[in-house]
Amino acid sequence: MIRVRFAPSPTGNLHIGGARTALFNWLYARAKSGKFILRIEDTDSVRSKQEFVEEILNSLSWLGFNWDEIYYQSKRFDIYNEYAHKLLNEGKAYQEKAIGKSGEAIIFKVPQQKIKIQDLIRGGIEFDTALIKDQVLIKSDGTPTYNFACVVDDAAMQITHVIRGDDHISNTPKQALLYEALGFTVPEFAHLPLIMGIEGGRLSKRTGATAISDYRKMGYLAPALVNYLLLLSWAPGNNVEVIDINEAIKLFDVTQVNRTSATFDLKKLDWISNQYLKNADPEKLLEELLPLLKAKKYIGEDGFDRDYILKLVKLFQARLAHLNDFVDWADFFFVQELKISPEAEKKFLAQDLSGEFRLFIEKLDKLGKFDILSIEEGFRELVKELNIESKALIHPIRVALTGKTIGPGLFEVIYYLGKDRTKERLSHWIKGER
RNA sequence: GACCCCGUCGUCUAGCCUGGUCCAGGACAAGAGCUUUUCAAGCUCUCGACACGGGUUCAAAUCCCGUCGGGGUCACCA
Repeated sequence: MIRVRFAPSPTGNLHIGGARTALFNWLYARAKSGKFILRIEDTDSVRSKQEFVEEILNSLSWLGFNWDEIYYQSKRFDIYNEYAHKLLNEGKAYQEKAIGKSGEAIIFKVPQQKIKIQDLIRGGIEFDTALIKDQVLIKSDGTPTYNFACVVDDAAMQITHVIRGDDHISNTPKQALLYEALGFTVPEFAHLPLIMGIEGGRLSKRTGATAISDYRKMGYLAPALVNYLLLLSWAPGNNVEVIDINEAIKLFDVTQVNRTSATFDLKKLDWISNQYLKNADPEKLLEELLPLLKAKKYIGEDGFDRDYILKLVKLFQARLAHLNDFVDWADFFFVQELKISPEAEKKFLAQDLSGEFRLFIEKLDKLGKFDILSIEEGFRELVKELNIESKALIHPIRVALTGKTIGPGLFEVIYYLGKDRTKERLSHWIKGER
């Protein structure tokens, strides 16, 4: 049985890099019908915070990476001590008192030898352990160091494949030595390339948001984010890019992961996000959107017209890159006081269109039916009578109704805005009626 | 600095293991155009890469060596 683990340290939020590591572990477990284990590495009591544990767990759940088992290293200090003393008794480790520290640390005598690590992604990697100094196993305060706790736990939890970031390659020989010293079998290793920021170097806060919760707040759908992460250092093949997670599970194999580090590209994430949004079930989108609309006070806690909003969602759906885009772009359907962008007003409403607007209102009043098609017919008639280009009137009307120069087709906008609100907003620009 | 990893369009990648079908394919971005209504949707087109040098071979993006470049690690942090 394949057993993999994701082992975050709760000293910060779950970030993009960690999420990608979690994803590949989770995928591999699901692909091989194995177990995905979560291990919270909270041995550093000063830097570890309960709020981060919760944040990490929430983010993983949101992304859909369900775990089969969970462990906390802070509850396993006895086990680490037991093994450290075993090495001490066998003469493979020694105790030492550091200057300025009270207790004694237990330190591993690193054997000098050449050691070869087999990596599922990179092949064999050789190290000369003569270059590695003796490693602290248990610190003077009685807590274990990362490399030691990691080895003891991976063995105890029967981890078969250690899939982790590239930055752990140099930890691997140290850990391999510990496996040997403790008489444990060495697991398989797969080191994932790191995700880089646009300016090179590790992805950091300077290059943009790194916390998964931030992406959630920005209005990305979890499956879209996961899909994008999947494409960083791995490709499903056959030029497929937008892929269902269940399909990915069937195709995924760690050994096919790239060796080259990938740069995080927000533009591509946005494109993927749009692909998911436009194909999403409008009902489900509506459910995600309602809380955002309520937060903006665009609708009340209840008593809103659900079907109406659903139609608006469908109107904008194909254009959205984030859930929030709907809130920003469809605002004119919800507010009383229309906010008109100064640039838009300057561009399309600088000249007096009182006559045109008045005539258009008359057309709307004379319409037999107030539906999208009839509105367009009425408009086309007017334009013909006035002998002007459609766009000479379409753009000013759009700005007067929506406050924006961009948006869905004008006749749909008018239809969903309704006759009364359309007339009211147009009247605002008719001299003598303000 | 030492050690380790990596090097195909600006970015993500296919191809590399099993040399020829690759004057290198796809996607994002960018640019141009179409959609007698915008674009932030759709369609069409364009631009654009095997880091460099040597070697092996009839033949190299693919194999070997070197150089250069990028990254990572060198804690009683994880």
